[in-house]
Amino acid sequence: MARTVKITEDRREQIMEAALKVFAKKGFAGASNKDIAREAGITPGLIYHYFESKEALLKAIMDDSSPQRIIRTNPEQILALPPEQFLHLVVRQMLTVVEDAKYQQLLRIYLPEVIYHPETVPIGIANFEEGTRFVQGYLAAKMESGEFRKMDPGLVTRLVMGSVMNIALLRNILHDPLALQYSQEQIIESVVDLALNALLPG
Amino acid sequence: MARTVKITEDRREQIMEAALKVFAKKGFAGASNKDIAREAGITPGLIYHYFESKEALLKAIMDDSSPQRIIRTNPEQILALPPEQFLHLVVRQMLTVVEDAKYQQLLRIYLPEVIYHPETVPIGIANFEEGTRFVQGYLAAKMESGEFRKMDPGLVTRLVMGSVMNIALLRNILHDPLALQYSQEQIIESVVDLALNALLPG
Amino acid sequence: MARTVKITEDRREQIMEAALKVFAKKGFAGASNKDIAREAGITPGLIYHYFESKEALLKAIMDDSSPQRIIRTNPEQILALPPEQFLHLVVRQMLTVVEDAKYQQLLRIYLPEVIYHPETVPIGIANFEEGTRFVQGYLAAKMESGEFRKMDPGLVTRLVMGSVMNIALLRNILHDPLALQYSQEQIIESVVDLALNALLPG
Amino acid sequence: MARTVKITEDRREQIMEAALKVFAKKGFAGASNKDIAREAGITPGLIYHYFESKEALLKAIMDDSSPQRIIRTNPEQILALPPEQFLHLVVRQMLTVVEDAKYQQLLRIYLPEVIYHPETVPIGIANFEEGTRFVQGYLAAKMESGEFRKMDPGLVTRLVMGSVMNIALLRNILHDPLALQYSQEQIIESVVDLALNALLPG
DNA sequence: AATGAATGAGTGTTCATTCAT
DNA sequence: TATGAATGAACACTCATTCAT
Repeated sequence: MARTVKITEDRREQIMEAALKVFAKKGFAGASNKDIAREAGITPGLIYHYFESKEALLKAIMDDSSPQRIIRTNPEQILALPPEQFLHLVVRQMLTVVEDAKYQQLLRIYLPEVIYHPETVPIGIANFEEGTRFVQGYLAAKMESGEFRKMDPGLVTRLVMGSVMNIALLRNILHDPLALQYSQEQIIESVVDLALNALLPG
Repeated sequence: MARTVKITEDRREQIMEAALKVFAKKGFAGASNKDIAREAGITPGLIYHYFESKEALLKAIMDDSSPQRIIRTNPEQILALPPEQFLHLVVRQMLTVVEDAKYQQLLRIYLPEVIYHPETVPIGIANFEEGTRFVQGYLAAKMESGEFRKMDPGLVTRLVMGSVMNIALLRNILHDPLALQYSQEQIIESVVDLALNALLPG
Repeated sequence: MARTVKITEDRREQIMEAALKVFAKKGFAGASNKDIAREAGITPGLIYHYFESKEALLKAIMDDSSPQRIIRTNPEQILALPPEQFLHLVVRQMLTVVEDAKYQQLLRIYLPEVIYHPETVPIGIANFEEGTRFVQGYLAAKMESGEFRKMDPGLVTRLVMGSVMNIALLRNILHDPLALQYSQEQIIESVVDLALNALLPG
Repeated sequence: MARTVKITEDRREQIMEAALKVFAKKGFAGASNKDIAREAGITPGLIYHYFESKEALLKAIMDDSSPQRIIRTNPEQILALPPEQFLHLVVRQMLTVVEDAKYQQLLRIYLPEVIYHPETVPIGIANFEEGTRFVQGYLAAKMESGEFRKMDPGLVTRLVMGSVMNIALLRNILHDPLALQYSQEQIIESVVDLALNALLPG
């Protein structure tokens, strides 16, 4: 019994992995069930043994790899770190997640989908709701305490995190060679350096 | 005779405009020639008198609306402006262009295209090659002269402009309500404020 | 222009005729678009140039050959005929229509459709609403005047017409050899004979 | 061992009953093995342990419920009854059988099948071969003896029984509301009344 | 220049049937 | 005996493209 379940689960995951790959390469509409089946080493019909439709397959993939599962929430004690360490940690984590192959695949599927069917897709993946709130909370507290200059914390958070997100897009989606010449470490250093100087008073 | 050419040109442009609209709404794959023809008020067959294929039509649209034609190059004298005015001007111009309806339409077509067929598409639109070089030149000069802290001008430029680009994405593609609550002016102010404090020494 | 319209109309009708034939032979569900196209000498895709869907094609056929168009309504003066002539005329007409090849084809399509999708199909064809009402009116009047025995005219009408309908079913659908051995004339004679004796008083 | 056989028989019948139900509702082509299996509380594969194919299952159902098994043959002594009682009895029995749920289910399967595959299907069910012969014998005898007018007994039998059959069709297949407003008893009364008057001399 | 009828290759999906377990 | 994973052939339908007019 356990074995059967195991096999079944394997097949499902195998199909989802294949679909993730093909969707990321050709897009949801551009990927045919034949493509997915070929990638998974099965027959197109079998997909319907495990998923109700192509759309359901996409949904399953998105649900399965929702941002919560990718982005580990930060433990509370991080909030106690001094600005420089906090920013280092957060920016590094963000860049790492965002440049991870899996996340990139999801983003390639997610972005066109969100463009053409904004209503059907959860916003989650791309705007890091949770992560954004977390950082925003830290910045707000530091502004309150006077350690940071007083500005609109929501906007500042989006601008700082956005610069990281955007350089990741330049590198991984547009393959911009100029953006690719920097190491992750260089990027992190620069972002933190800029952010600190921008936010510290005086 | 001149009239014929004129009409022909009109038809071509008329089809391209219709296609731009439909592609932006449904995506390239999702848009049928029938859709385009209906939007243009013609019959599907006629498209093939002016374009070799649906792909050629897409290509023509992209070539026609390459970034050079959208982004007005900055006159040399801007380079003489002091940092605050320079940044204000450049950020305002960038945000204005990037949030313009026409640019948004192109971006909706361009982004998925670049994701799935990176080789066939000119990078132009999204990374603002020219604009980036322009700003980067200004920052490099100011760093050289000691007015700005010494950092990697290429990376800094991409981070600053990227934060603007990203917030535009949040607003116009993801329709993030939190990002939409700010006015363009607020965003410009914040970006300039952050950039100045980040770059000025001391 | 007239020619184009003519051709278009021809194609539509040609497809409808082919579909009628194939539907009658294999049933709606059993008939594939390929079958219909082959019968019509065209490509399956072309069907969709003229009809929105297979169902729409069926609908068009049914609307086109609705009973009103097959059964000519009886002019008022028939009501003035004496019983024997009236019955002869009505029964002959009914049997003629019902055993007509075209009607049989429609019935073959209609019957299974009505069995499995009773809600979607107009009752028209099979119960002769209009014809039934006509006959029922005549019988009711004769019963009223005392020329016929007083009975429930609705029920009697359905029983008399039903015996004709049923023998047509036996002959044309079940190909019952015993029912097939009689000529239409014999059937008409017997039905009229029976009906007259059944209805006349004394 | 006996138990195994018993169980096997049960399973077979269980599948046949489920199939009967599903076929009657959706038609043979419209019913999938999955539907049947679900109705029977088994898995689709199991059907093939008991039947060679879906068609074989249909055949088995039809053979199993041939009219002989449904219609109880009339004992000889009925033939001795006087006309009125004989007709009452026979018409009541026919209407009862024909409006029975089980018979209706079979008819729903049988009718389309006979329409599209007349060669593969036994005629039995619908024309009541045996019952028809029985009644025909009675009528012939009464005509011979002079109690009934001399007519073609085969044709008369089919017309009388056909009127019953047809009104049952109107009621149960077409759901004709006008035909449904009469009770079985009213129908029987009218049929017998009409038949007697039609057949009795003078 | 313009039409729209026509095609053929392709799509997602269904399902009777097989078979290893 | 029973399962349900797996297949392959079919299905209705779409659409970019061609071409006679």
